[in-house]
Amino acid sequence: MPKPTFSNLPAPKRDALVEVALAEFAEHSYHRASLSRIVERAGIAKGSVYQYFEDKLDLYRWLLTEEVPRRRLAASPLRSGAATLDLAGLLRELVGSGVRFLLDNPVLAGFVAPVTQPTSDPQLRELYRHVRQSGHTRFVALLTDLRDRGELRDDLDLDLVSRVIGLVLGSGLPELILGPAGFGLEDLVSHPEVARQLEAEVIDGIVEDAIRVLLEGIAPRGR
Amino acid sequence: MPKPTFSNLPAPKRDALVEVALAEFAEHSYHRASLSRIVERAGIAKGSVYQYFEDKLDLYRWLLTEEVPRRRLAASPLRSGAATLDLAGLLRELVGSGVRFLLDNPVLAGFVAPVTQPTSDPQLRELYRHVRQSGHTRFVALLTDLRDRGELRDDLDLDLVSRVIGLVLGSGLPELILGPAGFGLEDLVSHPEVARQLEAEVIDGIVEDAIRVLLEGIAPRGR
Amino acid sequence: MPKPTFSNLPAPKRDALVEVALAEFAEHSYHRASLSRIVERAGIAKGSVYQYFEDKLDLYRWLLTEEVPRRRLAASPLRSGAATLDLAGLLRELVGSGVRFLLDNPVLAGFVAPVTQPTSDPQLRELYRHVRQSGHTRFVALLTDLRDRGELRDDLDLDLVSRVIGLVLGSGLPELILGPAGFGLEDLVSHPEVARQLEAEVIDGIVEDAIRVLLEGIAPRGR
Amino acid sequence: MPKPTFSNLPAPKRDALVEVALAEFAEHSYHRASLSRIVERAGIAKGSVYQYFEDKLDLYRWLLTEEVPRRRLAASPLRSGAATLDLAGLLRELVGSGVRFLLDNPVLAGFVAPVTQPTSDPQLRELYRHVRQSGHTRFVALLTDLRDRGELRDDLDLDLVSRVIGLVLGSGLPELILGPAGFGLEDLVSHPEVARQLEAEVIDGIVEDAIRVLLEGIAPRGR
DNA sequence: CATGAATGAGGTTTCATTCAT
DNA sequence: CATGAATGAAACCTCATTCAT
Repeated sequence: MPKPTFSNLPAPKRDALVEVALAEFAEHSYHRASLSRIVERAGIAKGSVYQYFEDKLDLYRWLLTEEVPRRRLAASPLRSGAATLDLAGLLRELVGSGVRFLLDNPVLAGFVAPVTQPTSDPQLRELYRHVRQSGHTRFVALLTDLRDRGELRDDLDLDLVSRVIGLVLGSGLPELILGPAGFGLEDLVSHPEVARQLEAEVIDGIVEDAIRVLLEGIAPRGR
Repeated sequence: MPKPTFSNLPAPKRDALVEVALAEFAEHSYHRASLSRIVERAGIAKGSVYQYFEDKLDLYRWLLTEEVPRRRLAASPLRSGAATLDLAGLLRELVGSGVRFLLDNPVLAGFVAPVTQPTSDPQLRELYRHVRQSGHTRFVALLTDLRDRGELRDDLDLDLVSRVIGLVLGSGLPELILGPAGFGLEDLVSHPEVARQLEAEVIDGIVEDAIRVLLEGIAPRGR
Repeated sequence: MPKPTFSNLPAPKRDALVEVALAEFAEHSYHRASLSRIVERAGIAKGSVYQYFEDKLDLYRWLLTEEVPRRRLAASPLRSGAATLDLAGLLRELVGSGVRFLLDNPVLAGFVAPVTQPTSDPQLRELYRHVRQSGHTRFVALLTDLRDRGELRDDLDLDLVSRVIGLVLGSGLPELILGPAGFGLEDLVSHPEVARQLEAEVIDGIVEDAIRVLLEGIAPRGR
Repeated sequence: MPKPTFSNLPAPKRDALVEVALAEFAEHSYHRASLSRIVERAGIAKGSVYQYFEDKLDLYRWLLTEEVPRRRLAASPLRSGAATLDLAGLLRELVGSGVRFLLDNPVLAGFVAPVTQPTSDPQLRELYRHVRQSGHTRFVALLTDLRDRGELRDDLDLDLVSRVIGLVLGSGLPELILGPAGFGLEDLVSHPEVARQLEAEVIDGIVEDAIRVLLEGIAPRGR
């Protein structure tokens, strides 16, 4: 966790560092990201980072567990209360906010992407596991509520459903949205302007289809 | 691509190098993987690698595009001809062979996992895109055939369906199988014996549920 | 030498700084000792140290030349006037007070130990030389008086004798006392409770033997 | 321990590195010594050191436990067999060879000096303890033999006697020889030419006196 | 063709000191 | 007078690649 030094930083300087660090980690994965590049881009002294954070991991952890969730929540809150939504509405809400967030904050999307990846570093592994776990737990609760309200098939393991939805509409969303256009998340991170090349209708079509698949499956009806 | 010197290598030496390289890249991601460790583990000279391959990337590329597909095909061919299968059968075949491959060859599974990840390295990016693309294209052809035979809803974009299935039963499979047990793919890579802790019935249950979700969706029937 | 600001410091704050600095230098040698750690442990601002002292060396020098001698004198004054003691009595007095000081103030003992060591830092070198010199000079005077009173062989160079006694009963004392028990001075510094493991009789035996060696030598009598 | 790479090094290059490293560690103490300076002085690449040794400590340990003892033995073997010497002869042999070694190899003397010092680094601590221990053990054996032959008072603890002699004629020798001339070991290390300023007779006098003190003590005879 | 030593850029981190508040 | 953030040099170490043998 950051040292008090960091909170006391003048906002512009603090924001500059955060922005630069997010971009660096979004572009380069934890171990390839370079503190030297970060301080150079941010225009601060190398030693200063160690006034604000314990070490490189401390900075990364804070970004991943505090700053990014904060921004994500600020950017894409569930608009209507989840309790009043039906299943289709919830999915639409979820995926809609996910798409918006992805296109508006490609850097953040790129930043969190590695969380689902294996890593040999034990500390990263633990960190990633924690992040995945907390998201998963929250989502299972949501699904439980839905099922209790009859909005969900009751013959499915919610743990599995949560993982499947997470894969499709969570970590897989960039692939679904960008894949057909021939892009990858990394293109969006380094050239955010490609977002403009994506036509709204196409995206809406993808979203609708994805939701339909999740809701009704891919088998023909009436069999 | 490997130089001729590589093909001329005595099989044991060649295999040792391949095995060790696969393991190293499975454990450490391309950039973190160390040629020094590879040659040390394989018991060959560091310079030799450069007799066989252009550079680190050339070795990695060959493994990813040639060796791994070869092994995957050898290990888990589609048993019956795909042409005679119905949708459920195909999915069962796919996911069954995927699970078997995952548990029997955790190293290879770990090796290919990063393919779905963003990367700032332009050469890796291109490589990953190529790998994803070729898998995707082949699968879309399979789905087209299925749809023509009426096994698939005909109101869905097959490109999307392919990606969804890829996310759930392809790159997401380790998460579905290992996640509930609290493991990650990295645990399987470094301690293959954890595979034995997974009970067959549990796995079968997960597989069945996942297939059911894909086939019929998560919405209650009759709405 | 400390600036006036230091003398004006409230006693508790001043003492905290002194205590912590002594411990840090006792544990880490001048160059490895860290001002950051000192101010952290002492709970004062880093800049403040530079209000009290010119720099790191100034603090260290003051501790070594003023504070430690003051404490040593306070803790272990020669009980009887030296002028009335015979040789054996003087040695016993010396070594007795030395042992007591060592066991009661391991931190101070650790603090002064490096004084006998070579160092490449010219300022430290000069400082250490000065400290050694002043102790040596005082001791030679003592020995001169003893010899004049016939308590000492008169065919020996007192300069040499002083150095030998200094080596054995001064800087070497920790080695003589702790060595047989398998400890080093650093153990005493970091875990003062080991002092309790040393039995008084064992220590007395060592002291007696050491004094006997110095007084009578190691050669068999009557040769 | 050094890697094979190091033994295979062409002698001049190897020797250059060894010499430079010894000098650096003699001048700067383990932690202050700088690998950057060493490679610069030796004219080799920084990475090369890590071809030869595991790390800084590995280099230092090899110098301390292998190279220095080898040189010391080569430079100052016990001339006559120790078994035929009487006590005075043994001491004269010991201290004579010690003095010669000190003046001929001030760098080595400076290199080993810190071994008797406390240090907070656990690895160094262990290393130093080992070095001291092995010297001590060998010397106690020598003394035991002497006592059995009646050359030594039999009412003394040989462990203690060994430590006292070690303090006076071992680690203390530089102080005895250089102290009266106003020098320290560090002067000898950085300006070996000061050895020439020391007159042979003066040194011989010191040696004789020191031996006499050890043999017969400082108390007047016949008391 | 095999070898493995040599290279030096680049990585993270610690440190004493300065100086604006 | 107290504070503590800012600084940047310097520390050890790893790495992919080259090239003489």
